[in-house]
Amino acid sequence: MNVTGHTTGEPASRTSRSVSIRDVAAAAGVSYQTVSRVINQSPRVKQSTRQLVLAAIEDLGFRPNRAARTLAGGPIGSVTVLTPNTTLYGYACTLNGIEEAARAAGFAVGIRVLESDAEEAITDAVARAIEPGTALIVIAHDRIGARALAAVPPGVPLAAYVETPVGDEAGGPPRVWIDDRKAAYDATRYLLGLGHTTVHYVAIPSSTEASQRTAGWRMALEEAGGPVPEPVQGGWHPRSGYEAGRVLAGDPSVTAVLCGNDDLAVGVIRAMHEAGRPIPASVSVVGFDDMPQSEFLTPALTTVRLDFTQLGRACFALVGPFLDPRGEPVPPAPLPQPELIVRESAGPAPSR
Amino acid sequence: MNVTGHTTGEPASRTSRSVSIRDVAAAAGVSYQTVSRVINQSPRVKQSTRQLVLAAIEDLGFRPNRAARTLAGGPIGSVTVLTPNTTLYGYACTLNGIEEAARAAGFAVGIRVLESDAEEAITDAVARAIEPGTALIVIAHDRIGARALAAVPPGVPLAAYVETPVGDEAGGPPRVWIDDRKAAYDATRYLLGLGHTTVHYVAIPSSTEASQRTAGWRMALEEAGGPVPEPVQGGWHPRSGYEAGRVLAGDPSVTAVLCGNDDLAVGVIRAMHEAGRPIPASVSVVGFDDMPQSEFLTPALTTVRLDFTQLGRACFALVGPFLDPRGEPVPPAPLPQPELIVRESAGPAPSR
DNA sequence: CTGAAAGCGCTTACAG
DNA sequence: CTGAAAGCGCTTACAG
Repeated sequence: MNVTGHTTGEPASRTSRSVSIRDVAAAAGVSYQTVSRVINQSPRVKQSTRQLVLAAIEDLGFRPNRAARTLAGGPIGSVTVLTPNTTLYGYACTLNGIEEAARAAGFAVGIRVLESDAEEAITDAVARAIEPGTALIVIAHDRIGARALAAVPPGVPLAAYVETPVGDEAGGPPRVWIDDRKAAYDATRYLLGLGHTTVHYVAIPSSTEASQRTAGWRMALEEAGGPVPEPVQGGWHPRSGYEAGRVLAGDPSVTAVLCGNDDLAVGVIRAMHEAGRPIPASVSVVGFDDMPQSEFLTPALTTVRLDFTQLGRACFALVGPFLDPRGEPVPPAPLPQPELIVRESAGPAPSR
Repeated sequence: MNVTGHTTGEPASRTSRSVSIRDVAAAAGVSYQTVSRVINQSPRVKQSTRQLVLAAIEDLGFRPNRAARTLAGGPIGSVTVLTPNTTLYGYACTLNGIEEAARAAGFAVGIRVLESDAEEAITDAVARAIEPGTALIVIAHDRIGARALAAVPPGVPLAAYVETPVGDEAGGPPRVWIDDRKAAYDATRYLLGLGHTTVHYVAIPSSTEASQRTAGWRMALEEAGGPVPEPVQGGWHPRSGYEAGRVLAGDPSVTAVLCGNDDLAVGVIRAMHEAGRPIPASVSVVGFDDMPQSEFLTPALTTVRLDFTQLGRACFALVGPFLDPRGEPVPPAPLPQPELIVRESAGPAPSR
């Protein structure tokens, strides 16, 4: 009952033929090549004839045909985003930032989700994402994204959002990252500073064995000379945080838990609650992301704010050099710095 | 420090010329028209020559050029999604469902966010979203989306996700909706059944003055003969729920609050908590959506589950008739039914 | 500064 | 069942 059908019986109908540069040329009394020059911001057009053409474009409601432009070898006019996910907070915001920047620069954005981690599915997704006239942005912060990034052949206009690289920062495609290591280091130090003997870590999936968030957490622990517990590998969702939390809750020596994202923290907190361990009196929990909900939870979540929208904008800026030099210039975007937001879910270590 | 630059100095480089149907034709020893027939599933090709061509395609790694296909008047090969948002849970899931279904059917998906509600911005967004060879899907569940939908000229291959229509369900573009009215009605009845004298409503933005969720809530209230308080107009985010909650918390007659989404419910619950009104002992709160976090909150959120991913798939299925009849058939997708998930945030009305 | 040419990679008719 | 033609709407050279 909640769907209405088509009113016409014509399948696969096409919009009526739209106005072309020839129509514009005729209206303006010039050749169509001149129209092409005008829409491509060529400087080699007399000011007065430019006005004539512009007026005709306006009158006729002309819009250049993207397919024709691409086919004729025009400049890149779109970006497609290859991502393992569109609904998780960080991915959704990154996509949003890319779309916003792309739209501002006059570019279309395509999206393709990397659903499976089968090798063939990944190479197929990459192959389909590569099209003449479009640049590629890969969200490669986890394993599947990283594998897709690795599968992009050379020569493709490309940028990526990656995990903090370990060493070899030069070479490869242009990319941005958040300083995961420092963020985790800072959050861990904060908890240690609250008097906790050690900090447990529930990790989100990583693109590498040696995740840089894990590295930052470990570094802080080692510096402080505290014990370094085995990190718990979690997924992305609250449920896996909950499962990790149930295990952790049973261990009385656990008094502080750092979580790879806020969703995990929500799950850990729930598990602690069910186990009768009050937050933060018995256990302190810190997340990553600062989702819109986090500040309104009870207890309000102490978390590391990560500005993914800004990161998305920065990512788009990276493909700027590949794009039409005559379009809207793409300003380099400043990269966001992670910021610890102190709220209610972490407190002093319980006295023994 | 967290960005690496380009390694080559060549701006706007293009991928090296890829293999065309002529290359395939040469390799297979046929004319390029025959190759065209093969890739378009034409039945008028001898089985043996089809095999020849297919083998050549495989060998050469041929992929048809989308721009050329579109320009030559081939079938629709992509959908672009026009949406007011990509990061809110419902929108993100709907987009995800569309992308998933589109990918399965072999279609590219584009996305364009309706950022501003200025008339010009909307018509401009619509105009840019309409391109030869692409169908349009408009997420029109709120005012800005509905205005964009209204601005789509006739003749464009189009489908939409809309609010439950009031009466005139026939005519117009094909569209899907969730039964908002019944869902709100059911949730309100549930609260009433718990002994609450009335139920307050904090609404999400709607595409119409007379939102059907509001109508369902009102209908349940009127049926029960209880008082019908003025609905509170909220936004999408927890903060506006929090603000509404602060006002509601001050009114002792408020014992049950229905919220237009889970984010709003999170904000209301926080406000109640701060005002010293325990949930659900003093106030019951019910949300809409059932986000992944909701079941792990404390109290776990009682909410109406809305399957937006399925809705997205159903929405894509609606553009099926416009698409290439020779591609993967797009099966009609069943529409999700809202389902009340009873958890901890609603309980019996407090005794007076 | 402006016009006429050639061609991008395909797809539909149209012939055989 | 298969081939040769014309053209989709643009863009880059090339001429003037």
